[in-house]
Amino acid sequence: MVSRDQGGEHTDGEFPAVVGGLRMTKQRRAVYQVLLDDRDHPTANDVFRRAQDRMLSISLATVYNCLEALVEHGLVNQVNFDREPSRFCSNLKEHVHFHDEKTGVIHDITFKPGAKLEDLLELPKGTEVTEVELTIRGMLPKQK
Amino acid sequence: MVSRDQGGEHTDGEFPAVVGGLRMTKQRRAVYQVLLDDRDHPTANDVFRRAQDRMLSISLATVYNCLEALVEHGLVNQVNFDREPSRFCSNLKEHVHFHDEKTGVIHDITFKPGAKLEDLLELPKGTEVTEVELTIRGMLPKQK
DNA sequence: TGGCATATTTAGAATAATTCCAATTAGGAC
DNA sequence: GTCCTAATTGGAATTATTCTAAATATGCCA
Repeated sequence: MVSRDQGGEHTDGEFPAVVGGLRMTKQRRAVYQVLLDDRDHPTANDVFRRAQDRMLSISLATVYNCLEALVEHGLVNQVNFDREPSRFCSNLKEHVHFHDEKTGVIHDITFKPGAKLEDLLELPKGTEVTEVELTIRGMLPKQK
Repeated sequence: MVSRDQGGEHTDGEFPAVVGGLRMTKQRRAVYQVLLDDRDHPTANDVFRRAQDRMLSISLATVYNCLEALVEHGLVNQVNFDREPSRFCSNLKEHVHFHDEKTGVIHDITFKPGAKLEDLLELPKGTEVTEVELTIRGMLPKQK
């Protein structure tokens, strides 16, 4: 195995050594930065390829590890569409996903202020909602 | 390969020969009946095991084929939770899924009459919605 | 600063749901 | 019955993801 350095000093400019309780290694930084730079909901493999531009030596396994760590610490969301590979996004504001069937692009859509999803549903009263996942498929209006 | 019969006559009681535009072979009938009997959102493998009770010779590949055909013809819905195996349900009424984190049971929840999801979201006007998929995780109230 | 315990990274193997394939079998029309 | 096409089948292939064991890096404390 080739000897590679893993960052040495903690803060090399961009991030503090710890973000959201997660120690920021060089690899985690690279993965996180990829997700902050382009918010187009890349797959783990997409992230891997992009992270390699920053860090030639990073491995796919590490990308998976880093993504898992980032998700667990709430810095990143993991999004699943049907049986497709998971996608990741760093948009932490509450939002739902709109899958444009024409372009394949995934847009983040926010709730209108004050909107409460629970009001629309026949949930037994007293139900505790911990997580909501909403995906919409369709087509955006023609031109723009 | 052992010779097995595939149903011979068309209507053997339960279903017409064609349902929703889909020719009902013995295997498709068995798979469909499994989903009509127990609406607990079984996986393909669950369906396979249950279908075997009706038809010893059915294969897993066929169960996948049948499920695909049933889904394509709109007789059955395919439901995906995160990265878990797909689940299938024959409840065609519009509903969302509530995943009880304590019991693992998946409940079908309907919208309140007149509820319009689009009203809650910041969708560009003119957006055409073709499909909505909503999953909620949480806990139902205590006793009950 | 050096040494140690622990956490992280890594390459590659393993896993699991699903799809594909090529061959057999069944169903319907004539 | 015969022929044509559709459906079924077992097993191999695929693919995203997880696991494993070894190498490496980091933080801490003397």
